[in-house]
Amino acid sequence: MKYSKLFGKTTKNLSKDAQLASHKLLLQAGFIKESTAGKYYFLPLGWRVHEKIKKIIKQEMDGAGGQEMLSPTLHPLELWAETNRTSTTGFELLKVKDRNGHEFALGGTAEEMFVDLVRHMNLTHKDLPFNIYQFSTKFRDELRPRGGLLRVREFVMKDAYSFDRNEEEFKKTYEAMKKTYSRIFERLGLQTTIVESDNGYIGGEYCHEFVVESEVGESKFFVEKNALPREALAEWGAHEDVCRFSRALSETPPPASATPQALRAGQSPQSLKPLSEVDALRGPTMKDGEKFHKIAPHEQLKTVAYLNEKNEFIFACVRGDLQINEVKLCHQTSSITLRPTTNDEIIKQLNSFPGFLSPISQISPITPIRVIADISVPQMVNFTTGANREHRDLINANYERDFKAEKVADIAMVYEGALSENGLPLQAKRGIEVGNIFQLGYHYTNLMKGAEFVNENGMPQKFYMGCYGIGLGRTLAAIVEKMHDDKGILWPEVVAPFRFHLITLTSPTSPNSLKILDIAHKLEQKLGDELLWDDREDVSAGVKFADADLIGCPIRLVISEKTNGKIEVKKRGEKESNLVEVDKILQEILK
RNA sequence: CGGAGUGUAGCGCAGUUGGCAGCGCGCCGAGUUCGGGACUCGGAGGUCGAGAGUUCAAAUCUCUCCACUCCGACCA
Repeated sequence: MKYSKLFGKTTKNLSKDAQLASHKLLLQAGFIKESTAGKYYFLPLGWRVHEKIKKIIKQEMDGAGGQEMLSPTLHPLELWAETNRTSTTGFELLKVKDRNGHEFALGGTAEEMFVDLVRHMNLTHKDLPFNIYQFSTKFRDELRPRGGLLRVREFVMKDAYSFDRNEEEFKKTYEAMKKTYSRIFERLGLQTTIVESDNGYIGGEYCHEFVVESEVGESKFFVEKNALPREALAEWGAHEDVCRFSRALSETPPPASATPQALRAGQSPQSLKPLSEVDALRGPTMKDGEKFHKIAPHEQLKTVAYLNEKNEFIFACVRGDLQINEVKLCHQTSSITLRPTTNDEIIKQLNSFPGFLSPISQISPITPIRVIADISVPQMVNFTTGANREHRDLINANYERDFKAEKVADIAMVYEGALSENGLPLQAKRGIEVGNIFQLGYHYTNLMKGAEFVNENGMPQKFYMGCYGIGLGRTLAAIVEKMHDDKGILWPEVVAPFRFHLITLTSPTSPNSLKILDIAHKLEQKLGDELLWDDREDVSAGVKFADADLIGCPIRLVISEKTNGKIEVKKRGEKESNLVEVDKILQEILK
């Protein structure tokens, strides 16, 4: 490919909107061009990389027994209604109507489509297990696209769907996909952490994200400091919204005999003091309570009232030094959305008072309240809480004796330095989520009628499912984010737009000009599709070198008056170059 | 969707008592240069985001709409 003919050139003029390295470099080097917010053209250079990434994913997916296919982009809305995902918050479906007024969703993910396909294929146990996948454009009506290719409204995703006979069989599939993903990212030159994560609107019981650690990433996750690797192929981590952690008081622990745990373990009834109500002329915050009662944060109970989409009131209780994780709370209460109640609702509907909420005294019997207690709560002894009246508190409250929750569960927010369940300190990290694998189980096959195969006994049996996604554009951006320097991109060989970047330096008036061009043509012939030849005659050498660094092909070749019939070879990212005979290069390369 | 902000040439911007549409970079042409983003001369390029209003006169004042950016909640 001659650079002079290449559609999409490098530019010195960069929009100030591009902040991230990957965004800047991809725009500047002519890989992508923005259309409107969150929608990008892939220019020839960018598309070459995109397709090379695709090729690697395909090779690995096929190697793991996957079969590529393609589903329609317009999904009949009835299918999404079948799984109740037309109303789910999370992402807004983009909808279109055809001339008959029939509504379709522009696919943002394709579980329903694949289940619908499979249930109409009349399958038996002999056909299972199988894994089918596609590369297709996905639409997400993101409220706020950002970061160049990192978060867009339209992108190509590889999405795979596995169908197994049962859970045991699925577990093997899941592990195989986990390994396949690790291998894919490894081949792409990306080191990933496998992070236990929240499944959001997808459904299912567990899932893992593949995260490339990066400051600019939007995924927040936790890892154990100094942990031994749990996976052969990658580090282990947990997303903030699913990360479990010990509730032991880590900072300046009191003597063992006096810790709440020790007291609870002893269960000596004497240690539990009688509950009593006291005046509390204090403000509404936890801090106010600490000051007024002269107690530590962890000696208070924090109660936050929420309202879910079914208009159920939920009291979330945690130890005073902890925060509530609303995603965890959603899961524990089977809510789709939660919002904190307003002061007005607390007073009028809950018959309580802001800042003095409590799960203990019986409030208005008209309003049923679901109380969820964090696992930290039963460990607390003789704690202080509000009394559901202004300026009244309860002291020496104890779980079980004074109140019981509908459920004791993990609903607290993990924090940097908290101890993992293995007793190791947790460290917060950020990363770019490039891939995701989900256990779906019977989630979709329960919701969609007839998602069954005929088992060995001739009886219908539901499919056990999983799904697996990789965002290609985001992966591409992650590569650039990890592999660049101040001059430009450093593409790994396997995904570089071209393996070789040839620069010819000569002027038409030079006596050696023809000879130089002759060598260049020879290289062009042999290297064919993997050579980008900067053949421009009207720009200075400096411009060509700068552009070569910016575009970032792994191997730079220079032929000039100075190379004297040979070729200068330099690897991107290295300083030293070698003069090599033309034939020797061709031999080595063609090997 | 909540909060903040911006729309003038491809990009970055200037443009106030309302009175000829500007600068820098980039782009095109000619010439001089020619191994790390050269120089000279010449040139092209605008529905001033859109619509309506006020006015003799609107990039500038008023209203409505649209687009985009940043901060928050969500995802590959």
